[in-house]
Amino acid sequence: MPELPEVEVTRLSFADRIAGATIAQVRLGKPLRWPLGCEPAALQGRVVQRVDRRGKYLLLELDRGLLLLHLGMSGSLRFAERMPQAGPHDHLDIATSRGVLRLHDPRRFGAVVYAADRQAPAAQKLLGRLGVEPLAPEFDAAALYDGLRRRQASIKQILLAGELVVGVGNIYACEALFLAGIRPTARAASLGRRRVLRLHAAIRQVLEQAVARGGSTLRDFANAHGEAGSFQQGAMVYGRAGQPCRVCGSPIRLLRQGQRSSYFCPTCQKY
DNA sequence: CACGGATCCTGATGGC
DNA sequence: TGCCATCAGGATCCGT
Repeated sequence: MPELPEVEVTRLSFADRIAGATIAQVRLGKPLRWPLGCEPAALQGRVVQRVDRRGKYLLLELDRGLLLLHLGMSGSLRFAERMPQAGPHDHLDIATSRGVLRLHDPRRFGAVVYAADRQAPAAQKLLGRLGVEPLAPEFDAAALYDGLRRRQASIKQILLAGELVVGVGNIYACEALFLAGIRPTARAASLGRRRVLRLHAAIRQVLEQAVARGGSTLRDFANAHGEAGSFQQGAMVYGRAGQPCRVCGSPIRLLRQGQRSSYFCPTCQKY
């Protein structure tokens, strides 16, 4: 489900509400991708100071330590005043003095991991090799070009890998490549400076627009208050196989790259 | 070392 | 209606 825009929309929807809250109790459901890394009871009494984001990770900064939250493919967070009744896919509840933060994740590819600080091994293992934040000033077109120049894999795979730039998942990789006029199968190293410049701008544009529209709700994404996003309605290629390109009318094509669907316009996007 | 594929898990969907 | 195959927003691990 969640790529950078969905994670950021989620963060914006509850960060202010939970800031300053004291953790009363933490309940875990079925196992998630990785173990928590501490006893849930050890978190009682700690204060959530703020909520940050790094790539697709949400960071609950505590007065001592932090919790790294990942939503995987099917995870979503809700923030409620009172403890709602738990369903079979609710695998984490953080009850606080300001309300309850709940992780709902049917597929359980998500995770919650405790780390003493950002430099601790538990945090570095997850965050240590992440690329730059696409919405931050450090996301630089020249650096992107340098990074892509030596990569033999397809540009789509390199974007998804998150080593050069984070947060771009399957939907937004497809959309950004369309905006940039680049085929998802183009070799990363084959892209010239001018096209990388265009890709750089496209990544920023598509992510910013998606955040502004509340993210994409393909099946069930919603922010922490249950409100759906609307970006998917304006998608240029994602999920539109066989439908006419919104620019030129050519039927949108679908192919498989690394077990994922790539959608593209055969006319607007070049190698 | 860089790449591509298999893999974790559950639910929705479509064909028969 | 049921059964089966396929697919889904992610990211790690493993073999080549």
